[in-house]
Amino acid sequence: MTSARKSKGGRSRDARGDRGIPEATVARLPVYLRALTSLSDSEVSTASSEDLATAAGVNSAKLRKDLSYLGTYGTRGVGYDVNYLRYQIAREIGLTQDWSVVIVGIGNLGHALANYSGFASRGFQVAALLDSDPARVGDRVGDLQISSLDDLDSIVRDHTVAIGVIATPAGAAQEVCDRLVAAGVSSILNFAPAVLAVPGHVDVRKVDLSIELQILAYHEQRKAQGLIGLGELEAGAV
Amino acid sequence: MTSARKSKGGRSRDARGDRGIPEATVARLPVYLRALTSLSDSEVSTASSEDLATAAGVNSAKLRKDLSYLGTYGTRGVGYDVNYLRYQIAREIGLTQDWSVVIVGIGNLGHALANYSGFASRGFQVAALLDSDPARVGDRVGDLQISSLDDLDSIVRDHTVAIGVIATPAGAAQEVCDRLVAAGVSSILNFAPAVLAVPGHVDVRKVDLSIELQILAYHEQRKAQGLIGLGELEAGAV
DNA sequence: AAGAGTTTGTGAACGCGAGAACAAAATCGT
DNA sequence: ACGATTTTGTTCTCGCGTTCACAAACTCTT
Ligand SMILES: NC(=O)c1ccc[n+]([C@@H]2O[C@H](COP(=O)([O-])OP(=O)(O)OC[C@H]3O[C@@H](n4cnc5c(N)ncnc54)[C@H](O)[C@@H]3O)[C@@H](O)[C@H]2O)c1
Ligand SMILES: NC(=O)c1ccc[n+]([C@@H]2O[C@H](COP(=O)([O-])OP(=O)(O)OC[C@H]3O[C@@H](n4cnc5c(N)ncnc54)[C@H](O)[C@@H]3O)[C@@H](O)[C@H]2O)c1
Repeated sequence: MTSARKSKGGRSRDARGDRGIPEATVARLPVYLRALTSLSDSEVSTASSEDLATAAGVNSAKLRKDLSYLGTYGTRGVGYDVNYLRYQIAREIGLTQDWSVVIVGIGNLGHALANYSGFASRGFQVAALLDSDPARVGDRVGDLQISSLDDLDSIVRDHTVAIGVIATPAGAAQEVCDRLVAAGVSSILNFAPAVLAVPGHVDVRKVDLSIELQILAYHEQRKAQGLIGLGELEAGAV
Repeated sequence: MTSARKSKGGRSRDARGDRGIPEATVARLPVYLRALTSLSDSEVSTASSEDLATAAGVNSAKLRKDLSYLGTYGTRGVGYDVNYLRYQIAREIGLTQDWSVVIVGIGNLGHALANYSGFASRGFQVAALLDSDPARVGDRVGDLQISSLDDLDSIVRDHTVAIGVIATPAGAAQEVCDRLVAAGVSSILNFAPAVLAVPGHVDVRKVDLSIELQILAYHEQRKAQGLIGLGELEAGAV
């Protein structure tokens, strides 16, 4: 079907000239990548969209459509070559290169992040740990030493850091964010419960534990109310 | 408009019989709550949708629509009473009651979570810390002692725990999840990079650091490619 | 070589959420 | 009392994302 329309001379990249992958798809690609890595570790060389979808916890039609944005890497009647697809997704996400990140705010959470091995294994190098507390500067965490926030500019320059992680208290988050942006960081992962204002070219993602808990609480409450409602209904109807 | 259609005899709750609030709205209510708390702390008693929207980092039309799902708590020409609205949102989310949570897997991340004060301040009580490692059981963390996983059933029963947090390695996540569900937990917050299978009545939310980083990396890569593309274009055209 | 069986890639239908726009309702000033 | 002003609550439209369904493309068997 597509092969008929696909212009011979064109690049392998299909009709989508803007190269833009839907945001919802981008958010799932890492999940697929993880599923593929797991399959690869189990010596599975080929997998159908159904297999992959199960491993990733999604619907197979959605998975196929998601993959179709990257290109046509499957074989009809067969499935996907696990390692080939894995490489293609990794390339698309940008994991064929290493990324340097800095973590700002080395308290409870910052320590956990600094000690987390899952970073490096996925191509993210922690270039530096930063804190404003003079009492903390110089402490070793893992095999890094905590630096002063004043060294931010030179660290970002020397390591070409594009990604910053904020793990400071909420009150300091905006100021830290501003300094990161001024230093040249253009992607920020924010753990502080604060709304950050940034220039248009900077991406911010937030991870907010208490929001997650509150969402769960809302649904719990609804479940409980449902039970009460059911009870009343039974009592009234029966 | 609606007032004409709104049946006089009906409850204050508008036409939406199912009481269901859109998921996207539910996810924003905690953000509004935080903004309102912050305003309240600054002794602001009334705020317009525009003020609130700015504080919450959203569009004011969206905020008004979100609030309209809860009821009509604003006053036209005036705005919203900060404390009143705050209470209404808290009630809707289910924060007028306290929730007990257990944390399973007290390693790097588990320690950070256990020491986090932001839980209690928002109505979430940590009922217990659990770990399978005998060497860790009995250790104090904050003002709790780490319990054995074997005590899960009795802890959940005694504290009516509805929410469980998983901070174990990915390999143990599904097993821990199963035990939580078997013990009666019906909401799970999962930090392990694993897809969890649960019965239909159980809610799962995941927090996945490396997925967030990968999404940022994708956009970083696109920004960089855009610059290269621009450079080529300039070089060719000029 | 041809037919049966599998599985992909995608067109089409649908539902949800975002945002613009505006009428209704309140306050304020005269 | 009444018009001007402010701000909410809601309607309408549009775009995105999900899902279904199926033709096309591939393999395997006979
Ligand atoms: N600990 C958790 O499990 C957890 C969970 C969810 C969210 N959070 C959020 O993450 C953030 C950090 O939490 P935490 O428990 O690690 O707090 P913490 O108080 O233990 O650590 C904060 C660290 O930030 C440093 N800091 C303060 N101001 C700074 C500044 N201007 N520049 C650089 N560093 C600065 C402090 O010196 C300290 O080391 C908070 O916003 C918290 O709400 C934490
Ligand atoms: N540390 C981080 O910053 C970070 C960030 C993102 C995600 N994560 C994820 O969070 C999880 C925990 O990370 P961590 O760094 O704290 O790991 P960790 O190894 O420091 O801690 C894991 C803890 O879980 C316990 N455990 C293992 N199996 C268990 C079981 N079956 N039942 C109960 N407890 C069990 C271990 O005894 C240990 O105490 C991992 O899945 C990790 O990928 C961690």
